[in-house]
Amino acid sequence: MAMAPIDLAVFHDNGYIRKQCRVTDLWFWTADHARETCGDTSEDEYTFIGNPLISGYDMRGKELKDAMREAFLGFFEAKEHTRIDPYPILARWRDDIHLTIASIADFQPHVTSGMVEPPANPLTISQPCIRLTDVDAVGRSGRHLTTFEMMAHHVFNRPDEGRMYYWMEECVQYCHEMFTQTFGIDANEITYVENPWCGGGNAGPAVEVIVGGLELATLVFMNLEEDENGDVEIKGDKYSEMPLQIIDTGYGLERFCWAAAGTPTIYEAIYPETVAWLKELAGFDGITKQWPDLDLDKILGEMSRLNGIMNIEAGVDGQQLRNIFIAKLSERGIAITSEQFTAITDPLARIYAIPDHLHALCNMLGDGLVPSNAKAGYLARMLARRTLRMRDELGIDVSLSDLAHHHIEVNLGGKIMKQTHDGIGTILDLEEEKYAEMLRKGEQVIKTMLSEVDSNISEMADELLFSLNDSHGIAPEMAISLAQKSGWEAMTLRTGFTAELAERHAKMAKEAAKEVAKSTIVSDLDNLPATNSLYYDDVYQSQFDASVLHCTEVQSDDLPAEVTHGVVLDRTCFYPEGGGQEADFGTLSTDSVHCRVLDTRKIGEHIVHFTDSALSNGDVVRGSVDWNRRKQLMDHHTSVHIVGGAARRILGPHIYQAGANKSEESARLDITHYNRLSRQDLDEIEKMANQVIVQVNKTEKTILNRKDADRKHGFDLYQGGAPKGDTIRVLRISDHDIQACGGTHHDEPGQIGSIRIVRSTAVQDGVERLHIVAGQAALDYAREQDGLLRQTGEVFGVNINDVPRTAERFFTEWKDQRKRIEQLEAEIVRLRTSGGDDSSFTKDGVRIVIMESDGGLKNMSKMLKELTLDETKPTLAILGSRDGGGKLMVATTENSIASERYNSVEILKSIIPHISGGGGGRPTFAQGGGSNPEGLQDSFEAAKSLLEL
RNA sequence: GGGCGCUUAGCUCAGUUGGAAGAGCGUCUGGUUUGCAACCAGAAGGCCGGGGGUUCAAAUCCCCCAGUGUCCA
Repeated sequence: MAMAPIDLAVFHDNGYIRKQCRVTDLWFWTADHARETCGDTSEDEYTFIGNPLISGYDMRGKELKDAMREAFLGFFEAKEHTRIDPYPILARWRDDIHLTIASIADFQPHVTSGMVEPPANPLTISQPCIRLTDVDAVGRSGRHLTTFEMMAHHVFNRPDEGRMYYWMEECVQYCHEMFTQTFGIDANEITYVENPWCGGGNAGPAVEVIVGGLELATLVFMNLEEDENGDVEIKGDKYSEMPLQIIDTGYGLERFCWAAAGTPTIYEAIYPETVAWLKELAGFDGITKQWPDLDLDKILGEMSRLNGIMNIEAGVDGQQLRNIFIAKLSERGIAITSEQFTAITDPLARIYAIPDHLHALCNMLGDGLVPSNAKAGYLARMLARRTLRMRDELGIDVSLSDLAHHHIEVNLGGKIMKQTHDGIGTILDLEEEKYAEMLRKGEQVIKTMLSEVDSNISEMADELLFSLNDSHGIAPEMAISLAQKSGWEAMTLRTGFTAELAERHAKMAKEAAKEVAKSTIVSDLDNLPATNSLYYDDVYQSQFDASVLHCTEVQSDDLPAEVTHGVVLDRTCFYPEGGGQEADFGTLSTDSVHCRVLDTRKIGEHIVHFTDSALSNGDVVRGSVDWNRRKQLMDHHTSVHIVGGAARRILGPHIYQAGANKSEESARLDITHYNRLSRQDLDEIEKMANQVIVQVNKTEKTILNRKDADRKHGFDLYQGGAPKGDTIRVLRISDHDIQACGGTHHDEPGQIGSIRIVRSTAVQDGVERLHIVAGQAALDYAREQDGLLRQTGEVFGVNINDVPRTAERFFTEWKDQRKRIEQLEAEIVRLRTSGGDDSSFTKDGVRIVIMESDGGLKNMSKMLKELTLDETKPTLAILGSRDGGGKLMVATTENSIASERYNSVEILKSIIPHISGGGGGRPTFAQGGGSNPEGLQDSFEAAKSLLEL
């Protein structure tokens, strides 16, 4: 069965009829009975440019967005929807995406799966979103944005529980009423296109709402889930109806603004002040004044219209695209040359893209993101670098942080965000420094790489361009322009190269996207009841009695070697590995069997104890947790929370946990920060952490459902990663740190004793790792350090206080002496080579020296240098040493009769067999080694007879 | 998470098929010169990131580790 037609009373009541689009074959509803296309086709041009479809909104920019948003949310509030505050732009409640890409993303995966109740129902929201897939089109197309607000009304229906709020009929009714009455849009301009939606295992009927050729909204009715036995088929996959039926709508706020403003591009509707400012800074008027006859608004309007109907494939060659546009503009009576077109559209595309990129960047940093070279941080860096590149191409001399401050003031109304405005400035200043450094290095690399290449060459080798882009961050266009600046003036970018680069990246990404399935160590647990975890009731309990529910043989490479069995009990005090905290060890005993627990893990709802011997189902066992280990793990875990809170207090609101590990020996906490940490930073954090131990008497542990936890504490709660269930355990250490955490923690922080931050290391750019020891481990660490120092002191024979000074003295003396030895060695070489001893012969004006020496090749080459460097004394020198397996070196004075007459390599090759070796080199300098030092004298004799001495 | 690159003098970096560790800047000394990156002569300054391997021979080739950069998801 395919999807049924969407046939609603609201259509009929408003005079709409159902037709099939001549171009796309999609079915659509229209009030204009003569219409043959659905509105969103290559034949439907924008009708609102210069002719707004929404009236009564004369303002522009932020004011326009605010008014539009308020009108939307107000409308749905009047229709009994609850207004919800927008979620952060960083999707920290999810582990599958970095950024919030749609309003429904706020409620995925747990609300949409039915596990967690929505914050309100029905609800309305305007959610800022970032999508970077079309980042290249931003500024060029007239309509693309990386950052936008998705206005929405969402409904989560549970027909199986008798909770049905509304469905298609009411949804479309609301939409139509708002469009025609609140915004006064002519019904003839609106088409409702039936276009089923599917994605991520769900599907449902959907309606696209097209106004004036622009898709203003999508209404999705998600009521199907993938099911191989399902009776509905969409695009080849089978689906069946699911218990939760969701209305997911999306109305593009910026598009509403554009339709109300009727400006040539969307950017002038939402960022007019910035566009004007950048035009002024870039001297854009100077460009257009050259051609007073060109009507800029008309050109841009036509460009947007053309972009709206042309489906431009990614990677189309720039020149080709330009020619298409020029031809099309000419058809429309606009005469423009290629030169004019480029001179106008290139800078404009940058002027338009900059405020868009700044908007995304400010929102991301404002949410506490730290730029990095991986994950979400990389996305921020990419936007920052794109912005900087475009700024430089425009020749604008304003720092990135000043651009951001302008943006925050003008387009965000000075909005207070999680990160301070100064913090954003600091981060962006650092980014700009890194960008400048990258450019400087890139220029150097290009010069080196091209140094052997003719300066008249017109194309750079593909491999060079790939390497510059992928390894050094220099985009192809930039590489060419740097090369031109460095003297390769004829250099141009091969047409189609950018497309090939993109293709190559896509291919690499595809290959990398292979997932390794994790095998389960223990299966067949489904029929057992969930294990009762006693460690949550009382973290200090270490002894317990329990019944064995299941015992099975196990074998796995990632378990300790002695493990033979996996045991499931009805209840346990053993904490399973999780949240970065390592598992408890201990024993399980009956009267007859005593087994060691060597690892504990949670598999589904069950806690599995991995033991070194078997137990029988039904056995009653006495469990005992290795308390020293557990206490140490708790010390470390609670310390990690305390240190995290202290770091946030001292370093700033962008400090977020990027990972953590708590073992018996030490703990690691990875935090997001834009700079390397100094020892002074660590000392301050350590000091505050130790104050918290003393000052906070009790930690608070509460269990909340997801909905309440989100509302009460926000998403900073999920430092340890996106939680999976509906129930959230919240650990609160006064106001110092509040986190969702399933680990075991002290009731009283004072039990930890003391915390020491050993050192910090860099995990990746933007992430700093703190190495922490606490409690007994802190004492052990101190003792160990003390021991090392004492040992060092004993070696020097001094008091430990004098160790640094003494070590320094020893080191300088050692260096001085090494230097002195070298000098003396050189002196010996001079003495040995200067004398007229019996190893020296003269033949036909060439001095021939055959001599045994001490030491290795290094010493010998020094002697050779002494012997053969003097051009007034042409010399052939043959040196041998018993070092190693025997060494031989042959050299002649360069540019002399010695080097004309004798070939060092040939001499070496003929005499080296006596020491059973091989070698080679240049005609004036050869060296080799062997394995028979006893043959050295034979080599010398062979040389003498070869040279007829 | 994956790919690629880099690590050599205090700094910025060269170093070709494995065969004698280099340049520029900076430092020091002497000379010349009373000037805004001055000139001349000379000197000092190197575990060529660490560890293993191949080889007669490794800055150079291979493997592991660390640090650092970059692109993509």
